Amino acid sequence: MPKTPPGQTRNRIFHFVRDRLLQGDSPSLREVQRHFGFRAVETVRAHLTALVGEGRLVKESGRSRGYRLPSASGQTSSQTSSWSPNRLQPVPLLGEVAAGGFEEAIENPEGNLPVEIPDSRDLSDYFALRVRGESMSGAGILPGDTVIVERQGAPVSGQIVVALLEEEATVKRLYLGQDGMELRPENPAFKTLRPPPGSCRILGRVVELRRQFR
Amino acid sequence: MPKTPPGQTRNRIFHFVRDRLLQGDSPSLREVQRHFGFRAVETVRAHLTALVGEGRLVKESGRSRGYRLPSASGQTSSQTSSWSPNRLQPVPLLGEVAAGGFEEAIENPEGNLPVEIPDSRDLSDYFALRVRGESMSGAGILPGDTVIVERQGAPVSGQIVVALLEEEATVKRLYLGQDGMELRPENPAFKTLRPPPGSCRILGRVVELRRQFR
DNA sequence: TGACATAGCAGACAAATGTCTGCTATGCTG
DNA sequence: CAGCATAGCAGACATTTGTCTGCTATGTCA
Repeated sequence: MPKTPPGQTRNRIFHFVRDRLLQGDSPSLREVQRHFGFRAVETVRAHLTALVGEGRLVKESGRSRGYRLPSASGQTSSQTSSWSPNRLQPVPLLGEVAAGGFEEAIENPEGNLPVEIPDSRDLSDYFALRVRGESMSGAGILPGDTVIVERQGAPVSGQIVVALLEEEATVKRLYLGQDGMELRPENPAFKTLRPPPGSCRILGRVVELRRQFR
Repeated sequence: MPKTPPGQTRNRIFHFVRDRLLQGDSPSLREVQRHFGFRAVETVRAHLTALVGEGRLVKESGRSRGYRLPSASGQTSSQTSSWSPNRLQPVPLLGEVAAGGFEEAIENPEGNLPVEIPDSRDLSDYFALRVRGESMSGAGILPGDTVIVERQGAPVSGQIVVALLEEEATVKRLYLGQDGMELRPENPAFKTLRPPPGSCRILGRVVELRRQFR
């Protein structure tokens, strides 16, 4: 096998491995070897090890087919062996949510939505909901949009939340004052709700919005 | 290990494997074994083989970690309820896009976004872009949002598109009239653009919008 | 009751895959 | 030139992973 200019083969190997990883299929060393026609596995391993050193790839040791892409979120710097604390999980998409029937609704979702959630969180902390009504259109949340909701313990003032009140789930911005909780729409045509304590349950905060154009 | 009712363990195994596969990480038999606390690998293999027999999984033989989710076309079995002819693919998220440098920008994405795209389409038909500016806020597209763009041949009037003009990519609604193309913002503070022919390139149409709340 | 299907275990084995050590060759640089 | 870094090869070896054969136990149903 002829020698190639420094970095060139390495780059081609990176692209090959990256494309395979993007298809969700981590190649083995020998698969890469075969693709490039190397006569030694070690050649591939040397390149991949170098790519890991450069931070262009990441390796989970002790596993076969353990090479991964350093994950997307956040980093800009070069020498990061940066590890993303996120994972992709199928989050249940709920249809109609009537009060009480909430837990049951999660058991029978309309479908699932692949969502990146922090490693520190459990899958069951999340669900997705389709938005009905115009009450949040001032915040760019339109009817038909899908919101991904993180269930949380303590409600925080100022966050956009999903509240269960009067037999229905609604999206509003939450404010906590000394005279109780306010659920503010973000549309002048709607008015602020001040549910009496106990009549309203905050299901969680909206962490992501998705809209499909068809 | 106590015996469980027929089908129950099998179902739990299926869900575990499916979730791992959706994360793009095919588990080995022994990983499944450890997770469920089985004392024999064979137990897992029996279940997975059965799942393949039921058509709930597919196996690439001769490879380690070769179990996959059945893909769109197959689909003969009955009990699989709703099926989406989509697959999950990491779509490159572009940072700044200057004219000309577009193809290069795709080679060096800021990151990747898991997006469901139709099986009939190629991964390279898609990219994602961060929205800058308020010009589409009337359509609920705000600065900081991420749009997922499908590259297409013929521009269609009325669609929201990404256009490359004056060294920058912008999101607008496209209208085609007899006196040329119009790029209309959806915000009264901005005015409609009528780029002279040749000075503007339509990169594709917006098919999805995502927004993160932090 | 006995045949049958399913769940599960045990351990050996083989194939796929990653790791190591030592080697050759080429180009760059002080 | 010597030293050094990089590309590549060879082959042994260890680990991970999948496969096989035979076994026990439990429930269903004729």
